[in-house]
Amino acid sequence: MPELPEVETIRRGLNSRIVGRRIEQVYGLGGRLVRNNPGGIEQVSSALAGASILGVERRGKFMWWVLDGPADSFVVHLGMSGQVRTTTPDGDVPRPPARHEHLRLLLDNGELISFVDPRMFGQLTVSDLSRDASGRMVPTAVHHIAPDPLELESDEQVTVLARLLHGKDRSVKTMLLDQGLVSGIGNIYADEGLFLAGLHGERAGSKVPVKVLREVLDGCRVVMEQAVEVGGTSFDALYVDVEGNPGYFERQLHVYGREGAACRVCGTEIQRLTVQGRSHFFCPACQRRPRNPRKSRKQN
DNA sequence: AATGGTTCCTGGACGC
DNA sequence: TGCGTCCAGGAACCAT
Repeated sequence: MPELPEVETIRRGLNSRIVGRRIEQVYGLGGRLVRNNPGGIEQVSSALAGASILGVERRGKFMWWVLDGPADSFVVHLGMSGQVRTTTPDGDVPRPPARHEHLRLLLDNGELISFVDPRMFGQLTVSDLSRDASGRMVPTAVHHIAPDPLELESDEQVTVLARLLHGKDRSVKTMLLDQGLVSGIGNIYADEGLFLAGLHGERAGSKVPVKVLREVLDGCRVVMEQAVEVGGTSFDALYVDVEGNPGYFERQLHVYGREGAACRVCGTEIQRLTVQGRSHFFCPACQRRPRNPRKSRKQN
């Protein structure tokens, strides 16, 4: 499932291959993934055809291509099963669409870029760029997404965010997954970051000292940086990079997906429960569960 | 206004 | 072996 490290891996893979290239042909293969563009796939196709690619950027799980063309940017979100694949065509005749292939671009060097997404949670959007609250030029369609942990460059910025989380009564896990508060963190890295900080995800933000919330945010950043080093986490076959290779972070996970296995730190059995409709994996010894979770969600 | 719940979608895991 | 059922996930949307 692509979270920040997986999207960053794909962004890097694309960056070295497509920047400076021009989009020659657009094959809109149904275009069911187009969002927020009333004109649908036709709007996307006409914005991309002939455009030059100036850069590939990312915030959280959103990636966008900066364009010199009718639109400023092409925004890509991979949902939970999206893939961006690059291939060189075998000949002049375009291959038939692959299963679950939704869009295909032909670049001026003959390379093909395909957008594949079996579960259809991905998003494709063309958008203009504008300055957001942080001063960065970001697609307008991405303005509602908060900066991610890798964008927080100073301790001061981390503290400001930790104070924001401390001011709310929601569970910390829920807030880590709220892309409007901090972006890029999905279920895997939220659980891993909480483990590193020794905090149980059911704790309410208001009950957790700002110092500990900072440790959680730092934990998420550290674990995501480590994951980027090895190309992300391929929990199942759904995530691969632009060349089709999996990531290798799964073997370093401490809690996610390890229910019943021994904690790598203390040996206690990892447990799982449901928080806000999502699995939360934790070590009951390293992350003490609050006596009175804000809401008991396992009843009924 | 803030926040919890529901929905979208389909491959894969699981049970009989 | 083959069928049906359930679940996972991110983010938009709805309900309260």
